[in-house]
Amino acid sequence: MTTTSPQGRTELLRPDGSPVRVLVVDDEQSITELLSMALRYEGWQIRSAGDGQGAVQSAREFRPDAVVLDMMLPDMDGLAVLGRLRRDLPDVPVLFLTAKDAVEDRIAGLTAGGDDYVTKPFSLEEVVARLRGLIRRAGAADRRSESVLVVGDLTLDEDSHEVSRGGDDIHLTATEFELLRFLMRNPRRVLSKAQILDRVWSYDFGGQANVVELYISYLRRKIDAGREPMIHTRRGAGYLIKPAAS
Amino acid sequence: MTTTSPQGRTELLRPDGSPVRVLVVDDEQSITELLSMALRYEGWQIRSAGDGQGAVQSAREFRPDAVVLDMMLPDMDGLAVLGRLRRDLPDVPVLFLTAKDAVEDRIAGLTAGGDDYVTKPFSLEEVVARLRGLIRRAGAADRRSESVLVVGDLTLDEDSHEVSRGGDDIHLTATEFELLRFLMRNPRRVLSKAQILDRVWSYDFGGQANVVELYISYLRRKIDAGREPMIHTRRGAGYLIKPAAS
DNA sequence: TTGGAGTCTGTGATTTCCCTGAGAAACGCA
DNA sequence: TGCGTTTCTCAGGGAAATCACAGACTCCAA
Repeated sequence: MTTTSPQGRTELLRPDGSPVRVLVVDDEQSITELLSMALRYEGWQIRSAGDGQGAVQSAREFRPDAVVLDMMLPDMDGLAVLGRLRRDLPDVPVLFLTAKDAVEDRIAGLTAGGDDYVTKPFSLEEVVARLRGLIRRAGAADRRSESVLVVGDLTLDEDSHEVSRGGDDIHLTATEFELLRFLMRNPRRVLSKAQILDRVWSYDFGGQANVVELYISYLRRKIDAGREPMIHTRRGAGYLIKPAAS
Repeated sequence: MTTTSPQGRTELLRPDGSPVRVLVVDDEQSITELLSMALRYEGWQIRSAGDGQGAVQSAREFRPDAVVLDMMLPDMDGLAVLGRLRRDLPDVPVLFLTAKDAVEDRIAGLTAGGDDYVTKPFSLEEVVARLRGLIRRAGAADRRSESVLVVGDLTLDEDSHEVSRGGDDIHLTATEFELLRFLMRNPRRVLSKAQILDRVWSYDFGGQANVVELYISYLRRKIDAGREPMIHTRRGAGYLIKPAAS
């Protein structure tokens, strides 16, 4: 099921209308806090654990609809945690967090069952998007929930990564795509450059804040070029996207 | 019966509309877990057993539509298990798992009755495809439902392994065929290299991720050569297949 | 009208990612 | 056993994407 909040954001809900529950497992507290905040912002109910023991325990009580699981935990191997989780909750989808430089064969098999993974350092938008995908496909949320975002005559398909405006296909790079997705998931709402940087770029990004300006300018060239603009600047505040007509 | 899920994937169902039931029997827990995950993702109901005793027991209660049976079990010979299974469920199709170097003729005799086998280490796509075939032919699923995948003017016959585009027959190697099947079972959907590796290559493959790139390049030569391309790269995300027209 | 803060965008360096040729090793079949 | 086929590794080339930098531009207030 989906509902639309007063701010115009679309939320995933469980079939009975209650909020989606997600368990976050990582031993670095800064990571669990970062994730908890971002996922609560999605309207989800979050519980977190710092080790394998706690994860298994929490899963049993909390019965989450999805789990975010770091593969490097102090007390147990990630796969062992997975096995224990699956004993209690056979169908729960899992989003694995792995280190970028981890040996590739440790990653093997993680997507086999419909699970998914992201590498550290990740961007919050990426984690949220993949979690939404997992929850959608696992059927914890109503099956009807679409993978297509629409604002005015602009559409973005999260499965095929296709974007089009007024019927014309638009090719976007990975970063442009993530930025546009963030804007379109928050239509008619001003997003500050800091917010955008926090959500779309990975958490260890150390560069200049004006990459946001740069990528907004790229997007405008591709999306607004020669048309009624949809991306607007609120000087001193940030950017927002809205249908061209209004 | 088949239904098409919102993601566009086609699911097998039983004549009464309930999910297909599969019993998985293997003494290695990592194998039963891997298979359970992958088969659940097909929308099937899974039960697993770790030895012959448990298998017979589970089959009696669970009444599966198909069984995946490792030939090397700790307590009983594979043939003995098969005999006992057949006493309770005379018509249930069985997919045997055998070691690579197993005596081939013993297996060959078994498959005469409409059963099938795969050798370890297997790829998940192969197991799923063969199970689908068994279930389809056994009539547990409603129809002689399609064994032909179609995307645009490209067709792939899962029974005969014939592939053609626009009427021209195309010869593919085994790996190319599996890769194309996976793509065509998920049309218009970006599949990451990790996902492809996990499904199409066998679970113990420890090689470089760029075999995927390599085989995509082989497929392009055979399928897209001199035509409107159907296989597309989404840089930094993966690959997808879609009809040439759109 | 002017100055400054904030924003936009052209240029190019760097990095990342993807493609493909060549050849080694493994396989399958006669 | 020997030969053709298939699978896979390795490495080079090239294209695309990312980002820093800097100068141009815009808006607003004094």
